Amino acid sequence: MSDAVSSTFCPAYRAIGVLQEKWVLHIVRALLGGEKGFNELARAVGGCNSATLTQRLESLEDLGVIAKRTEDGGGKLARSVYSLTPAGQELQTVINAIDAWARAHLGGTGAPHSAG
Amino acid sequence: MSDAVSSTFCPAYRAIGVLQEKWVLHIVRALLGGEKGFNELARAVGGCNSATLTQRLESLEDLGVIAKRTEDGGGKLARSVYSLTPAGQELQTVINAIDAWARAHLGGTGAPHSAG
DNA sequence: ATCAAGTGGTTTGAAAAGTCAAGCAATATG
DNA sequence: CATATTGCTTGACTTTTCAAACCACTTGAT
Repeated sequence: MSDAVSSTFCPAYRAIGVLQEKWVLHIVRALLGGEKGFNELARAVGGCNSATLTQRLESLEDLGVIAKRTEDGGGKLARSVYSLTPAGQELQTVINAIDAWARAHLGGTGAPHSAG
Repeated sequence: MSDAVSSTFCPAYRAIGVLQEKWVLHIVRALLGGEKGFNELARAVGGCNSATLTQRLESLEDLGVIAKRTEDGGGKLARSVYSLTPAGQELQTVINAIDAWARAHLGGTGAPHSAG
């Protein structure tokens, strides 16, 4: 066998490869709350710098997860608006699962380690 | 508010911070199929090198997601066995969500092989 | 026009993170 | 001894991310 696991061809394996990229999940989560402009999104994501954000946005757009729209605003400032595609919106289930797990095991309190 | 986002205190935000680390989701997914030794796990994950794997395993263990057990083997080679804790096993829902999304949106893009 | 602030990005040099190839210690086979 | 497997560390190297400055443009106040 050439590959150790056939998981290499598994859609889930590829999806993980996409979603594990730094900031990707944060970006999707931020966009789940409605479409946003570049700087607005950067603030919502919290901590990601413009260079990385630009790159992630391109990847995600290329992947068909988010859509970029240039809002003319009637001859005024051209605002770039980023929003989730239907495919991206379905990532809500993933975010929900993470959120549920986080509430159960990471707790909402300030103390990170508390197994009890 | 002094912070850009109060999401910093949100469990989901922290969970994303953990799960987006490279190989973490792959490791969990591999372990979901049963406990594994170090090299065995490395092969199952596919592509992660020992140094990174060791580091991830430590983080995950510290987080209470996986457990490390040293199998004596009855005087033979002491095998280190990694397995999911109850908290780690509940990550199955996250993997399931990713898998479902992947099948729906990544299933037909790129690779011709689909095992589903 | 100037100052101050906000929009959407690009560029740069440095630090952080991840990767690769190799080696170590131990066990087993030949 | 040579080879192979187990688990894991080390050092050199590459890729990714970062912070901050900068560009082009608009809006508001002066």
